[in-house]
Amino acid sequence: MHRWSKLFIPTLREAPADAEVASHKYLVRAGYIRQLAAGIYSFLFFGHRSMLKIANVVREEMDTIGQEFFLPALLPREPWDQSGRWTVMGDNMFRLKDRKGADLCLGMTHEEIMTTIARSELRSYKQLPQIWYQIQTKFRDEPRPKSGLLRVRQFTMKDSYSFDIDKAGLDKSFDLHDAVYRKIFTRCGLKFVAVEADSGSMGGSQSQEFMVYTDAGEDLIASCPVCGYAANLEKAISTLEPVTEMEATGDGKPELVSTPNCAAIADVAAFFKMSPASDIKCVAYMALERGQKGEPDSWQGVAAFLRGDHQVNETKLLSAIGAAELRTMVAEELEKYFKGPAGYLGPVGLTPDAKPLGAGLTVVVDKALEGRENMVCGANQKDYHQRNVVPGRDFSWTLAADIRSVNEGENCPTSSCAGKLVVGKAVEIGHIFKLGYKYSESMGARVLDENGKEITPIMGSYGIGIERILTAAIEQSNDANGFWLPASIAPFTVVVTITNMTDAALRETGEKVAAQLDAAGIDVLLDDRDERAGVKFKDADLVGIPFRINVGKKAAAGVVELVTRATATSVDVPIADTLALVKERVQEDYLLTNLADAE
RNA sequence: CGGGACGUGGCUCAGCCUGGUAGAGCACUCGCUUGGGGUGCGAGGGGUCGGCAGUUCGAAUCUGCCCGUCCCGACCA
Repeated sequence: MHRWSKLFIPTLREAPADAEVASHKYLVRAGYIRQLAAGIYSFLFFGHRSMLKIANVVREEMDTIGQEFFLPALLPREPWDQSGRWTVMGDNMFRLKDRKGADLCLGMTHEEIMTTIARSELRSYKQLPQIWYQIQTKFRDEPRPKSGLLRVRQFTMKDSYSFDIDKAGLDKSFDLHDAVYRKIFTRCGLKFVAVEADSGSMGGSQSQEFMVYTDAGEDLIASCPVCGYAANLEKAISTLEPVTEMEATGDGKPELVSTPNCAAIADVAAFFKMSPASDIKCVAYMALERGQKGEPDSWQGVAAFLRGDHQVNETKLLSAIGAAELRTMVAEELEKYFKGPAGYLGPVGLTPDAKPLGAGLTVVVDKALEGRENMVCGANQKDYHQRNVVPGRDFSWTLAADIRSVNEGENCPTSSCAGKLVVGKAVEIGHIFKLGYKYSESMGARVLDENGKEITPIMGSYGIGIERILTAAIEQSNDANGFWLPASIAPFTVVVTITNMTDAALRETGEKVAAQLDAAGIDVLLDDRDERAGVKFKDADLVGIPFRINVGKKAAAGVVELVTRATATSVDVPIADTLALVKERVQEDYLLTNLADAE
């Protein structure tokens, strides 16, 4: 049994000046973590205990579908060269050299390593499917670590990898993970949602993120309160209201109009007395194309055209053209590609490349421009616009794609659903996706199928951020005094607070109550510090323990108090009944989180 | 990487503008006191003022460079 008086639990009255979000402040104040450097934290007793509990929940559930491995964090360069990611990972990868000068890196993810094992060990379809996972430290040299444990450079991740014979097998592995993840997050007491996601630089097809709504989050997700549609803004779509087209003027052909000082869309709309929805706006980028097989990287011009009232979603644009990075064009580049200045860029007269990222200009139009008529756009000439512009008739493009971000209030994309989308901030706690053949193919993993033919296993990759479960749990359950965790992941389930250590009878009762809980397997912490009651109460409220038993004045009458942190409610309970009641409450706590999360 | 802020005992901060003894609260140690929501009183210990260089008789304070941390943006399985 743990005694507070013997432990190192450095609680703080004040939050460090660096802390911004609630979870960061409370993790430090409650003595869970201490910062060592930007994005690098030490876990103290409470923090580590909570992390172990989370990892154990994850492990218990993962063991129902897969096998746990333990892989190196210090990795040689070769597998990364084989997958091509030694260069793709760029500055996000921590790199070092050994004494012989050989390149090494710290593992930021383990597709390559798992695939290396699969390649050298798996020979037959009879050995598939396999699901291998690890719960280990990952390293990423984040350009901007922030928000305490939310975005860090060293963190703990459960990641698993599936190897299947075919797509149907992959679907099954994916679904198994989906189901297990829901159990894990539910057991951790999180109110999560599963959303469609962009698969990013990992490649692959289907991709789903598990998110917890919180303002501390860095992702935006769009969801429909009516039908339950939910997607990361990088992926979300919507159904647009029909637009009332403007009447054509003159002969209906594009007409040059002098529009002095109308560089902003609002000015153009006012000038033509039209809605910004009838304007075509241009966002001009330079896109980075990664060189294949040793070729150098190159920057190519890209023009994105959208409705005037829409915004570019750069993630969508990147995946539409297959580029690695985007930056906006500078004035000289605008002159080179458009012969016109910012504010007056337009699609008419451009010669789009046949394929994305060619030597000329890649022209991408947003889907919302297709089928439109009589629009207004820049004339690639200062102080001039054109009207009567019809996409497809008056200009062409390299490709049309969905490259815009949906807005709150737009119609849900689900047919027959009348809901309006809402957009909220969230933190990503898990991500599952179908990798496909990217790693097994490039790294040469092959097995023989039942006909003796060589086939390439299809892979899936599935991650859970252990620290993020802790942060998300704190973000969703805190008040002015501290936070509370569900018993499943709290460092202790119950703290027994002896309110006055000078009273020998109270000490004895407290010891007895705690010992009784301890013997029954309840994770109990006995607060036997020689402190005033107020100090102990404040600490207990701060540190995330879901239940507290006060051993105080009523103890002489054989009664203690059971306080539930989440609700700040207290009940008197005969000492003999405490164990049974605590068990009951823990069970309720579990059921409560279960019910709350039925998604 | 672009923009901004900050760096003074363990923590939160004042002092800097206008150069001359390094301060407060919390925390810590000792004594007394108190004992159901961070008890009160007294006495103590603890800081090369992020680093380096410069200006000056003299730098926490002025100047330059560097380092670190945080915030916004970019970036991000």
